Amino acid sequence: MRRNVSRSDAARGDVYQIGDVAERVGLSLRTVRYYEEAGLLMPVGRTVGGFRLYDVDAIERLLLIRKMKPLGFTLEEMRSLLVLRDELATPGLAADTRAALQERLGTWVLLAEEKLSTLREQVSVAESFVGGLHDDAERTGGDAV
Amino acid sequence: MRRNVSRSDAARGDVYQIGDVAERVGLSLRTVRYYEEAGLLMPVGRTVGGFRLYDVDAIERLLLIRKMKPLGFTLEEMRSLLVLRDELATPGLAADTRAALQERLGTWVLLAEEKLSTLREQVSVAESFVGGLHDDAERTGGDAV
DNA sequence: GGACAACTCGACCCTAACGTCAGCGTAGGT
DNA sequence: ACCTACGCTGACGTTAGGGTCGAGTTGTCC
Repeated sequence: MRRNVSRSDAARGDVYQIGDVAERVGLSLRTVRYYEEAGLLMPVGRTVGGFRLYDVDAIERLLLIRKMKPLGFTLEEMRSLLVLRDELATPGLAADTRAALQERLGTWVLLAEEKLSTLREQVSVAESFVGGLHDDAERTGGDAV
Repeated sequence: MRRNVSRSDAARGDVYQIGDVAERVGLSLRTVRYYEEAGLLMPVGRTVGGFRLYDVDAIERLLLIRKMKPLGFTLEEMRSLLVLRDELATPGLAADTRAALQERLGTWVLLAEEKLSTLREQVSVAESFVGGLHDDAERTGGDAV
């Protein structure tokens, strides 16, 4: 008699309500709603009473978003990228259209790699800071050199 | 005839005004002022007309702050840490006082290392994302598998 | 067919860490 | 005296959510 599997296991084609989704991807309800407001994802539908309903694709999408976050993309940037991905995923696309989309994707790749390298720089900056902290903490006495 | 070397080279004991400082450390004027508001640093003085004046120590301090930022410390946390550092730097400190301060510094070290490891995790998440993006970009046709 | 707990809704205000703008005063050179 | 670059305060705007509210919705148990 399961109609929507809201609080249990799930097979293909099931829908989840927001709390379920939030828990699965490790975001707050508020955040998921906010992402919707920002145009990052839409629920596949609503219950009669207005509860949001999501499918597995939405969960995938949210996990993808979570992966982008460390790179410091703004929500607006993520929206653009996701839209682009969606466009590329539409079936039956003219070859030149597809090529154009893929070119645009290429610039995103470059941007992402740039951000990745600044992230790596930040790690080394952070490492040097932590190293310095260690030194401060181990300098036992007030006596200089 | 140089009185304060504001727009040129500088030797020991010189003071700088905010634009100079900002440029040297790579922060905006607004940010430097905001850090003051947040209690992270104070100018060593002001001109008669009210211009902030900083010394080399302030510049060092700002550079240190910049190193902390990638670790995701809040300004409040940085303030605490800087205050602690200042206390440790005061000369003629009783041995037990110093020990207590150093213990507190130890917890900061732990916290910083924790943050550093989450930062490293973020790098690997980001790497996997960029990798996936590459794949998306290279999947030439719409034909599956 | 009512009670009930758990869940969700939209709406609102709050926060950190700045960006940006306006209007006006300063510093220092000529 | 005047010019130009520089700085001041104060106020509002932005991003990415967090918290809280009263009110409505679901599924379940009797």
